[in-house]
Amino acid sequence: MSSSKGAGAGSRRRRTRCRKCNACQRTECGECHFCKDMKKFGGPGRMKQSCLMRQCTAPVLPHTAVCLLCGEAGKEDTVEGEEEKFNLSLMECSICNEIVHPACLKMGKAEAVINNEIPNCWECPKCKREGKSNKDSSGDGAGKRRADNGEDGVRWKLTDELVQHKKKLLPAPAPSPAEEPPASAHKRKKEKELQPTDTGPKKKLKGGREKHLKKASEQSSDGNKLQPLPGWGRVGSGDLEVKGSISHSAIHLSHIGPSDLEKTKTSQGALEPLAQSDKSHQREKLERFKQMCQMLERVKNSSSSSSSSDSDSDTDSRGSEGSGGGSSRAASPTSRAQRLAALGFSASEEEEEEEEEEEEGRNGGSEAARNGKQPKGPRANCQEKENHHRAASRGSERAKQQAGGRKGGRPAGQTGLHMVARTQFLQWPLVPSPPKPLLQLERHVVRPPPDSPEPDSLPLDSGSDHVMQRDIWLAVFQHLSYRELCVCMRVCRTWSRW
DNA sequence: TTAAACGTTGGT
DNA sequence: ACCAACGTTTAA
Repeated sequence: MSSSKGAGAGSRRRRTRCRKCNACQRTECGECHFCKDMKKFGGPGRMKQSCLMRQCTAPVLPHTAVCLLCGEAGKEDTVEGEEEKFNLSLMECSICNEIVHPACLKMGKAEAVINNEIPNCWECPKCKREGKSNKDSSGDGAGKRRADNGEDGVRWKLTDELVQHKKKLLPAPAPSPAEEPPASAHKRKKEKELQPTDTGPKKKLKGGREKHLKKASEQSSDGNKLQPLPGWGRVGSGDLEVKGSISHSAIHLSHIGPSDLEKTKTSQGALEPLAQSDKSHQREKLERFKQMCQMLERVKNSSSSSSSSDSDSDTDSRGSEGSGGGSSRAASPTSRAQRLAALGFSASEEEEEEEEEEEEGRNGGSEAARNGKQPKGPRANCQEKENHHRAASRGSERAKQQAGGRKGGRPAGQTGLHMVARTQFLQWPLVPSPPKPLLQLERHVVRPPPDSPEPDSLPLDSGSDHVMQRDIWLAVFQHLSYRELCVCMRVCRTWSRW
């Protein structure tokens, strides 16, 4: 905190343990580097770091934190409703570090990105507006909070508070469209940032160097504001919705788990060799076919139903990537997103290319499909989460454990193709609400039809005839909902064409 | 780049 | 006041 660092730095408040996550409730292992350093474990106590097993997964703002604008603390407890809570809670901008009540920001049309991994953390509308992006986005680099970390053996498990989502700020709460002074008049000084004493050389042992030489690394990066950080979502203003920068218009409401980050890392999207996916492809198709069959069943039973509600019915599930705790993933992502949408926020996600990844969002069943392009098993990656946070020290520890560490991985992903802005669902407000219709239409890629004759006119491998011919299928399709049709389209090219 | 060190903050 | 530990700086 050398005071300089942009405004934010000055009064930057550090975060503290949430005390609720698994990590926080755990006891020191007594074996990790940091534990060994502790005096209680016979160490010198110089590192002053928390046990690796106890690194909080959702550090919170200290109770002393207050809104920069109104000077008051978070008041989310005083109201009901997600929106209210949001507006009255304190949000810390990861860019400028300002902590404010969203409601205190008078920005008519605000655009902000809410970090779902860290409570009360976002990229404030102001920064977004000014085009700022995360300083550390590129390297998680130095400094900045951490958000999780190796939970003991099970590092990276997304626990309780981690599953959140980002939302989109719609017509902001504040009436006045006129934002506030760009550069922001607010200075945050109130705090003690001007303590004379602090700057002095204080090192006890080493040569007392001043610490005024900031790291330049910070705040340089950006450039492309496309991908802030993994785990972040974009928020657009009401009418604008998704930020234009996103190269892909495909917006899914799917929940992207921790594993997806890994995916970003490895998958070079289209470049991926198809080879290995051969088999999985088959399986994939099978799955789809099954889905299709189920749907047909349903259609028969109730030709009218619109299916929107059953989207997650197909629990084929095994919520595989679910965290061990199980507490993490709760309601269907879709509905959450919908809720947010209702509030004026929206969840969005940018996908990498992919033609066949449409309605995945809704369930685990799609996992199979995903696997096709994902080299690692779903669980294998369960652990990633983002770590843009954390200071170098801890980060390193982890990095080590994660073979290769994401440090190398992430940048690659970012440059190569836009990374998946992970969209997790906001858990913050936590107020359940009824599901609503999908926000966005899904996109489907329709490939050009082959020249070959109608498949149904050809004999089956078995030599027998088709049970249903094209027209019959078409008749069936007519009773399907859009969603269901999408699934059908993925069953095989022929159906898709039909 | 990673690990260690440490000032300082935050909770008790 | 004390202790834990966050975030940053510095050394290796």
